[in-house]
Amino acid sequence: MEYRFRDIEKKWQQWWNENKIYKVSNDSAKPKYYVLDMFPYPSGAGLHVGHPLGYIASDIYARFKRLKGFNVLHPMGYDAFGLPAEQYAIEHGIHPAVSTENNINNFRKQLDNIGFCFDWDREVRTSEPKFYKWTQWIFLRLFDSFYNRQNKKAEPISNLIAAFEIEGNKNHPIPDSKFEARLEPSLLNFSAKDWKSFDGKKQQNILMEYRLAYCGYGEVNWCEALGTVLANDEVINGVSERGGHPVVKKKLRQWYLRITEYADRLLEGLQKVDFSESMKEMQSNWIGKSSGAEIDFEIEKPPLTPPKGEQATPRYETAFPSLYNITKKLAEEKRHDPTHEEEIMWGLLRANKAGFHIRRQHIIGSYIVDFACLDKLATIEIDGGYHDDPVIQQYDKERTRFLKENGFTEIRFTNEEVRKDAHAVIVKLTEILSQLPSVPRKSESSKVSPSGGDLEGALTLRVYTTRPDTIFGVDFMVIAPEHELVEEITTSEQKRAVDEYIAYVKSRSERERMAEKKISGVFTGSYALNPFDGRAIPIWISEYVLIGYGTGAIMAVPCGDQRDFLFAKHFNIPITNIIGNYYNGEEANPTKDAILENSGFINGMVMKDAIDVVINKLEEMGIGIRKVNYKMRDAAFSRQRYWGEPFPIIWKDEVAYPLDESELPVELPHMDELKPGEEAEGPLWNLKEWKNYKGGIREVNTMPGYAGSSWYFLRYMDPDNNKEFCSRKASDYWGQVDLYIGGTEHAVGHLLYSRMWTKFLFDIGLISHEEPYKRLVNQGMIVGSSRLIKRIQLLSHDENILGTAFISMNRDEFTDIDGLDPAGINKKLVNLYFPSIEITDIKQHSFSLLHVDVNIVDGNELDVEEYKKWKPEYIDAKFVFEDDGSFLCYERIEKMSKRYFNTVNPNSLCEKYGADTFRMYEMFLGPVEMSKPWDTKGIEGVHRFLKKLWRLFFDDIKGPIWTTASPSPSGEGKGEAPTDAELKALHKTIKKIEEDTERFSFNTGVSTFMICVNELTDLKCHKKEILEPLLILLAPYAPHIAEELYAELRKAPSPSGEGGGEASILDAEFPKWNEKYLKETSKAYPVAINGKTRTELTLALDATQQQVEEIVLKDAIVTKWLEGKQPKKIIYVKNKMINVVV
RNA sequence: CCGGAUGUGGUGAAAUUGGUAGACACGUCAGACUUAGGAUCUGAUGCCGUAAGGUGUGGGGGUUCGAGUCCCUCCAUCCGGACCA
Repeated sequence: MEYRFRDIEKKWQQWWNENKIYKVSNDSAKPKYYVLDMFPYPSGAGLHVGHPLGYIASDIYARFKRLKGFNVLHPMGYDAFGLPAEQYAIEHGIHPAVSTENNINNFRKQLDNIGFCFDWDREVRTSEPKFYKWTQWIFLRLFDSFYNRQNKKAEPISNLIAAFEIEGNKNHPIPDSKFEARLEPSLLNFSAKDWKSFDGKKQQNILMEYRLAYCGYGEVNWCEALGTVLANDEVINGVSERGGHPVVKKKLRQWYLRITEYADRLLEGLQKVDFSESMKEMQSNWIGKSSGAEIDFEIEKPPLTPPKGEQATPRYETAFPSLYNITKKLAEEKRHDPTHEEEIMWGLLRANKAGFHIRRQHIIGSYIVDFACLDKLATIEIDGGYHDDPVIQQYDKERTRFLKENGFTEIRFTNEEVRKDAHAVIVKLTEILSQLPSVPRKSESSKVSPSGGDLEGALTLRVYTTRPDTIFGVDFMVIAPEHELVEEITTSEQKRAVDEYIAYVKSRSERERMAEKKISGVFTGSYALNPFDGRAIPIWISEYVLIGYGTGAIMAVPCGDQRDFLFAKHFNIPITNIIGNYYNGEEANPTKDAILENSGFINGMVMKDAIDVVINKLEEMGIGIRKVNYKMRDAAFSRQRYWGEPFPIIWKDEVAYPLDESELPVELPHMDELKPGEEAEGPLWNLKEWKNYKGGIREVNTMPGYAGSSWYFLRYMDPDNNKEFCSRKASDYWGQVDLYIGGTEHAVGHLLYSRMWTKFLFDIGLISHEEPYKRLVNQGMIVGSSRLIKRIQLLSHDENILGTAFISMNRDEFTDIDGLDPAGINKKLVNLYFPSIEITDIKQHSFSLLHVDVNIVDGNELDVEEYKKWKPEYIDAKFVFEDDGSFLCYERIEKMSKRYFNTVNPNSLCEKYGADTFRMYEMFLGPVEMSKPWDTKGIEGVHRFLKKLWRLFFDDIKGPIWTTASPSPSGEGKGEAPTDAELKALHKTIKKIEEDTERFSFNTGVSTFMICVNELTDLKCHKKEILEPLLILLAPYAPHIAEELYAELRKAPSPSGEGGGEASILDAEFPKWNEKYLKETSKAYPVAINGKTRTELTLALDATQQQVEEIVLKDAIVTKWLEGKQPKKIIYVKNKMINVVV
């Protein structure tokens, strides 16, 4: 009786299905275990051998856990919304719903072939209304929530409104998202009174700035070819991930997820999960947290002294230049000798502690005010007792008049007030200031100038740096070409050069900018002032500074940053060395360990330590703040597409209103033609009758592919619930995904989004865990091994093809340059294979390498007849064979893809060798995490193993040959009890399989089975008592054959009455290994002389050092190698080895 | 350029704590059974060498009685991020 895998596999798959053997209950006394695969996008191409790798690993693990007594959830579903189906629809006229359904059916068939233990009753499809109803529902929760930075969690937006009504937004400043729809400046800070005075639309616009799902205008990645917006992770090097189409920046109204609010928690959460280092690394790189400082440099325009002048440059801003030197001195004196009250106030005001940027002893015109808030054009005076003096009174009057004329509001407090309750003074001050209109410092600062116009504007340049310690090494500033200050700070002399440069930058596409990185830039003519030594620092414009990161401006430290260094060298900007010997003049050194030189008050400090010192100083001076920056941006959440979840939103008067929960799901209406709407809106825009709804207009864009996948793992827990997305009872029972398996390609997309959604659902109290996945395993990619053949075409002078030849790999004489005549023609080839063609008719040879279908190649040998069938156009082509008559192909490792004809379909392998062979072979290839090229050849070995296993039970002729100590089915009477050798073979296998499976080492697991079967075959062991436990071990790896043989063993009722074939091996108990069968009494020790193994000695395990030494020294081979010398030392490691040192 | 991973026979790979390198397979070679073999079985198989022996885990150096494993350094390949200040 032979191993008829096709019948067996079909039979058991059917039986498992009919008996619902994989159905999982949410109610069990067993401990739970949740094994999850990343669900597939059902593409039209179907599965190739690379896809099931992860599924097989998880299937083995799930079955293993089940045998170990866990209640295992192992579901599967489809990520069924997405772009490709829609592209396909546009190109082929097949509706996405139809092609998706077809693809799913095809996937399902392929998956079923492999014999997975999925509980299909829990299947989810993200494109089904009963699923996406809850995607929309969670979206509404996101829309209805804000991130409370005070307690670092999401809360209902109603809490925020309540806070606004009491205190305005002073405790909840607007998140500085890069995509915020710009509010009028007066709405950025508001009091309770303001809030109440705003009309409904204004209030809604403000709330939109806080919502976790929000709509705003922003630069987006627009892909013209796909007609949609893409998320950052869907754009790679300036082209779309899917299809490789160019992507440009475009301003559009978009929905976003405010994932930036979760940046810190997403980062911290990585420490609590078991992901690979590289995965964590990728995620934290994507989040890109850096900490440093934002520093305001005052800008001088035009420069009063040469940039590298010896003298410190005077600084002025709102001061009269003519009187600056005098007033500055006075102001500095006063700054160093403040009154007690001033000191108290400054302690409370500095570093933006009151929410406003305040300067002290600030010069306005020729006056020195105690404090000034330039953003609000306000001065603050703390009055002492000497105002009775008429001269001072007069001075005060003039001063008040001057300030008033120049638009300043004077705010006065008395010393007493400050002494009594300084905090109350601050509260009052804050209230007054917040009611004053904000004056954007940068663009409108010229208003500050007194009417005479002598006074320069208080321009400041705000830069972000992670290295404030290098502030004395700043030799120039660089701002992005798009920086808002460009126009203002460009001097008339530099205007032309700057305009030209900006035009040049604009002419360059994103791709060009990335592809060729040459150093370019232009000087603005203006200088910034180093706040510590007053040195003038030239301000340059260059495209190497990006507007989107930090403040779009940097302080350049050429001795410490390589890009700055190259820039300085290129434009001959002198370089200041602040790191002594660490800088060699050849390249920058970004060290933090150097001792600072040429660095004013931080001279002699180690750089690392100076960072904090400088930040503190900057904060004290009110010109800088500690700042954390993230690379991560909010995630674009709308797509101008049809095949996705509709938003449950309607627009009225440009305000977005959520639909009521009772209206969910908002079903995706059927459309036959998927044309984009006007203004790059999605196709739904064209559906007038659907679009107009309840006096408003529906949002016509749809959600992106990652919406459904951000929470699908929760739906599996409670897939049929039509009242909740997942009941609390179910999510509490199943909790985190214990093991998540999938590819690395989702490292920064899906994994971050789903982690955010989980944290959000946790925040609002709907689930009780904060991280979705406890452990993540990334399966490696299986890459294809392509076969290529070399083609030569003979072209005539008018470019016609005269003949085609294919040259086998080793027939270089027909392809080498050597074989060509001066005209470039291989005469030998023509003479031998194309005798009817005249050499003079040939203009040239055209060489190319063509992919051939790997399925018609055996190893490297092409089946030429099959090839001609496949490509009938080559029916008359000549084939130049090897000497032995074979035709050999070239080999190339590349991604498995239909276009390279290197895909191998699991179906055909299952058909040829069976699912069990296929499963075990995929595992046998190597570690799951590793990428490897597919090679079908080795599958024979695994197949042979299963046949060999089969032969332990059945003889081809005799039939069943297994025996048992109880009566066997063939009635041959009692078999023998297992021997020690057999028990040892079994128990060491149990031990190893348990360990290997637990640590995901399935490749060594498979080889362990092979060793065991080889040993049992050598021992001629056919005993049920040995074979039955072995089958249980094997069941996770090769479930069909294990189930079949297990049933065979149980066919004959045993005396104990436990027979009958109804119990599945899936519910057997995983065997336990017993130490006593593994015990050895002796061991063959390798004996090394000076570390080189020379012989082997079998010694008792309990031998002592002394006994060993005696035996070893007596040994003939050892004596020979000692050559009469005395051993210095004999090292004896029990159960390992012996080493004799001479 | 930065970060991560990986480098072991003709091939896929093993070696879990520093202790006989190459388990288990593929392939190849030889043999058995056979009309035949692309079925099955047996044996051999890192490299050099007839052999004794030498040599060998990307290269070089180090620690150790002993290194694929630990340390330093260089090189190569793959993956990810790339002007992130």
